[in-house]
Amino acid sequence: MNKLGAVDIATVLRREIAKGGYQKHDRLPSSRRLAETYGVARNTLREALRHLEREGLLETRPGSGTYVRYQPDNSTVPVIESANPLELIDARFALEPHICRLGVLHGRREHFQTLEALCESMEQSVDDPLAFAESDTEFHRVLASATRNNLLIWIIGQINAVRSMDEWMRMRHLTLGPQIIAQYNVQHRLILEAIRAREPERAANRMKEHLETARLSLTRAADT
Amino acid sequence: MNKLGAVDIATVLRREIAKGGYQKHDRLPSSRRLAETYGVARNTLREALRHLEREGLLETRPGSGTYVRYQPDNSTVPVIESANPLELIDARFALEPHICRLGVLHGRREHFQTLEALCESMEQSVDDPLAFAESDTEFHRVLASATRNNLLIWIIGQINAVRSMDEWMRMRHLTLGPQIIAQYNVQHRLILEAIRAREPERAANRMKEHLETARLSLTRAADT
DNA sequence: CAAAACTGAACCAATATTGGGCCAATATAG
DNA sequence: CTATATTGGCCCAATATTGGTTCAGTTTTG
Repeated sequence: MNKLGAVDIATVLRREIAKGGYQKHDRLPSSRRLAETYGVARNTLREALRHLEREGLLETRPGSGTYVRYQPDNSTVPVIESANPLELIDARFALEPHICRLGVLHGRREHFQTLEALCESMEQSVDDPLAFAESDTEFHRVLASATRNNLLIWIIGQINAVRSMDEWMRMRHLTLGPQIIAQYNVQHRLILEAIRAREPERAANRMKEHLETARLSLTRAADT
Repeated sequence: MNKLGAVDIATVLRREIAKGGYQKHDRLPSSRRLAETYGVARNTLREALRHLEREGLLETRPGSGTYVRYQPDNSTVPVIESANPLELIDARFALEPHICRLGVLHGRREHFQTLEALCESMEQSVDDPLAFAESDTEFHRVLASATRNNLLIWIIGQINAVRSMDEWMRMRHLTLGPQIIAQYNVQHRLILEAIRAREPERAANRMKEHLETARLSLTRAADT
């Protein structure tokens, strides 16, 4: 694990405050206690607090404590950033099967060609989780494009932009082994096939299976 | 698997930064640690960092660390404002049936009580399209809350923001006659009933019927 | 084969962190 | 009100960590 420095502590606390873990006028735990909980010397922690104070997030009153002096703006801190992987899978469960149906109805040849190319790209990335993940995201994005519904395209874009940091990243690395990737590839193929055959319900069902697989490997990874 | 070189590492890190895995002012792990995690010599990794520094993505302070000096442009906003009513119905078609299912699974008594109250409110607004529309929007919002999935709640919130746009408002006045409202009320009741009976599929199907009705009255209005 | 790239190790200077002690301001208990 | 505990503020010397640099040996590439 990374050795924590003042800057790191500062960012952790900054995000905690932004997320609402510490709210306005709350008093933070004492510097000594915070130092202990983050496993860091008090001086280091004080350096972190000094950063946040310069940024105007905190106000420190000697002898009393340090207080949160910031109200997270709900419009600039989208909930979307704090979404967890399981919420995300549920959201995709709601959206993507129907996106498949609409893709069958409104998709054009160029969409299907792009999806085909992405399938091939993913099949060549069995041993490269990073490249696979990228193509996978793109696959679902193009699928949304096939609906030609700007609202849905936008929503999927937002969902793909979920970058809920550590948790999600760790999950990804844990879950994307070669055999999982291989399974995903088969499922992507089946979905694309059903769409090209213009069978909306079959495409939707295969998407459901795909997402069920994804959820399973997520929960399995979470048990680790 | 391919041996990784400096350029590859640079690419990986560049994507990681663009994706937001490392955000502005974050400190990267130390060169030694990064070298280890990517399975590469420290010199190679430093070469990669040098590339990214030349590109202006990073700033390195000897003795301290290397820091991200780049904020990905995240301003993909106003598409949602140009959504038309039919796109919107399709999006709701994707989302709301599954929201019903999740509402059955995760909804609590207070959600159902609120929905109950909203039904009553709507039933007393048969002759007041404006009041009805307001409660109707709220009904679907609370339904989303019942999933207790913040991502879905957020998405529905965004969609409701679209519903309040001009074009939609005009449509509303065209479509919302007393007998349509009455029909909606019946359907809302049926949906709520199925959810309370903990029957996810029935609830989802009734929602589909409801949305189908809404789509019909929309297209009829568009023909006028 | 030869050039280029990567490796692994050592060493350096700059900076950060540590752990300790002590102080003054504030809060709390009696 | 007073005694005591807790809080942040500050300083210091020892130590750890970080990026910067060099170089001989190995691997990969063309």
